[in-house]
Amino acid sequence: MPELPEVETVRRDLARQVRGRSMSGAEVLNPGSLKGGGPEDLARLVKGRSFASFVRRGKYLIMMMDRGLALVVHLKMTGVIQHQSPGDPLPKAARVIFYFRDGSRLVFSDQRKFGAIEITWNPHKLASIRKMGPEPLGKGFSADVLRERLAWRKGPIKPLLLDQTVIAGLGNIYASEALHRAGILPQRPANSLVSAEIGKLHRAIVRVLKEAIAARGSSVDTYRDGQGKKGWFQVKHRVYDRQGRKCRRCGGTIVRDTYRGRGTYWCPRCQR
DNA sequence: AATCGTTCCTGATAGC
DNA sequence: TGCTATCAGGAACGAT
Repeated sequence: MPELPEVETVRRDLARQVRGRSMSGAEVLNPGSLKGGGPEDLARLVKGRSFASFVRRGKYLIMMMDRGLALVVHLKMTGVIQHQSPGDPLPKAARVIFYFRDGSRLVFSDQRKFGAIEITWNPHKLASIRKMGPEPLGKGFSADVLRERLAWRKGPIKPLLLDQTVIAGLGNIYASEALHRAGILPQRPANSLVSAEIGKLHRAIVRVLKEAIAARGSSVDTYRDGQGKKGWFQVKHRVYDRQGRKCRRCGGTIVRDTYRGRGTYWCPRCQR
């Protein structure tokens, strides 16, 4: 599932590969994958335009075109966005296709149809983006900021890390991985974390995200980068999808539990 | 305001 | 073998 490191990898790939290429049109194969307008609006609006810049906010990819128009993409569970050369086979779950004048194309595919592309003139005014918490790799994110945002919260820390209004970009993989690195149990009430633990958690979040970006993301399911290739951070996971296996830090056995409909992984020996 | 359950979707897998 | 039931999960939404 694409989280911050995966979306960031795609953002960097697309900035390098498709920035400046002029479009001739677009095709919508699944109407539900498009918001903010119909298929004919998309084709008309992108014709003659090109992508000017690619911005990431949390797990959103904002594709800025020239003359102010933007496409806001959320990949959700199984979304993939990739640049293809003429003759490349179209992905089975292709939903929206952008055609460039040079014959190449940008394809949004999405097996489970949870993801979508929204056409908008004001991407930063979208409610879900406006409500979003701090960027964990941004300048404004510090241990103090994290402490402040968790101070009054009584609920368990794990679901709070998944709440995009608390902190942007973490999903099930990196929330579990960060908690393991920080030595904190997912079930711990947020307001029970002492200052030193918040500090550890802050460092763990920043480190795991940076390492995952360096490894081009985790391909546990359908995630692919902007060239359609897999990332390799999944081989470095310490808890996610490792239930029954040995903890790489203490040798304990990794546990999995379903909690509010989300798989949660942890080491009962070195997470307290 | 915070928190919880439900919903969307479909390929993979388990069970019979 | 082939069928059906269950599961995975981000986030919007409604209920409490």
